Amino acid sequence: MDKQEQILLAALKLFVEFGFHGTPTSKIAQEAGVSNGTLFHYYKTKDELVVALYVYIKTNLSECFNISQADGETVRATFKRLYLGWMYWALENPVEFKFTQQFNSSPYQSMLSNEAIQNQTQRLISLMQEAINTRVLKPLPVELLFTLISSHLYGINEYLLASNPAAEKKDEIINQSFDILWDMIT
Amino acid sequence: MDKQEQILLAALKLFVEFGFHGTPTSKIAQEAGVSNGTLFHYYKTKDELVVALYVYIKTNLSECFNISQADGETVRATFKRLYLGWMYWALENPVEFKFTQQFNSSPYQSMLSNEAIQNQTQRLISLMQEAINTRVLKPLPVELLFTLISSHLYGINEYLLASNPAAEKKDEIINQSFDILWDMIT
DNA sequence: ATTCAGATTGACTAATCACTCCACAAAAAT
DNA sequence: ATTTTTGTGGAGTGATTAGTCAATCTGAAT
Repeated sequence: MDKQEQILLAALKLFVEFGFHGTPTSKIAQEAGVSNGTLFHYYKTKDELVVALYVYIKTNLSECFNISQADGETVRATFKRLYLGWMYWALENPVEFKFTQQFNSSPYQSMLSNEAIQNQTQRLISLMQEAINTRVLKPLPVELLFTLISSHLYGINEYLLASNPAAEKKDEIINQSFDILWDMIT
Repeated sequence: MDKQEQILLAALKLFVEFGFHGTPTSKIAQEAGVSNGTLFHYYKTKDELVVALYVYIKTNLSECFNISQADGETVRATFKRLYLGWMYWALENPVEFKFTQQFNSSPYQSMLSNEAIQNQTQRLISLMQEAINTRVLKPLPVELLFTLISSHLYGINEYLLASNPAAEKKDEIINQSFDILWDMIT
């Protein structure tokens, strides 16, 4: 019974349902089954809690797949593995994914200065840069490529969550959308 | 000196900087140069103000360009016109654009039941459906196409705001990104 | 057994919040 | 000229909030 984690999970649930502003710390403590004081024992401020939750979720996500090219793996296979890994994580964890979106387009975004998370993005970027150098990917600015890929993924995810097709149909759309993406960037 | 508009503009500025939760109505009134009472005279609740601001901005946006195929205009030209119109609006009105993003991924989203705005989306959708029927666009579900296009646009916009290239370079990237998009969907 | 550091509680507080109310001013309608 | 409606201000209110604090509990080390 890790109270710290219970608090994060309670906060996640309430933030996504009612927004940051709409969920008082007292409700978070209540939902987590701990006292007000305990919450502030672990997180000095509400802001700190919000940022900690973001880091927690992003860390979970990063443990789902390994950002590097495995031996004998083609560039396309690496990209597909990462794309699918991220996509299925987002589909299986819609609340977490929604939270990251809310966070990213909020003023809290600028309060984030977490080395580990920025490092992770950096590894994706250099993987892409390498693929540009070996002329596998189009010679576009690497950040532009990164943006194209992630916004593509966000879009498909949103569509799948909204239309909620059968599992097979879903897999088909995801594979199809990766092909479209790959055509776009190579 | 339209106080109603002053309130909306003040709210826009503060919401984007501090978030919905981080800006009290008293600060909005202060920034707008009106009294607390005046604010609540025009908007019964804070929620109502937030939604009114969204409708206000979306209405302004929709006045920037006309969602329909002009006489003698190719489908590609129509789509490019709309894409560029939206993109340049977003680049020239970053605060407004940021606000719409914040709003769309917030719980306020569900409080929106504005006919005019939903109608507008519907017109875009049917424009796309027609292009699918005439086999100009790929035979994908129309909502998927819509999502692909708008997330593409969001992504490029984010990239341009972050990297802030020279005006010519910017135009080049936008044109290039439309070509990429067009290849992707046809 | 005693000590001690961290965990946990919940009542408490000072500040802040959304929103009200009423007095009055300006304008519009009669 | 008089009434009515609408706009405006700003002090005021009760509820709510983030965050504090002193008291107790727990469990491990000595």
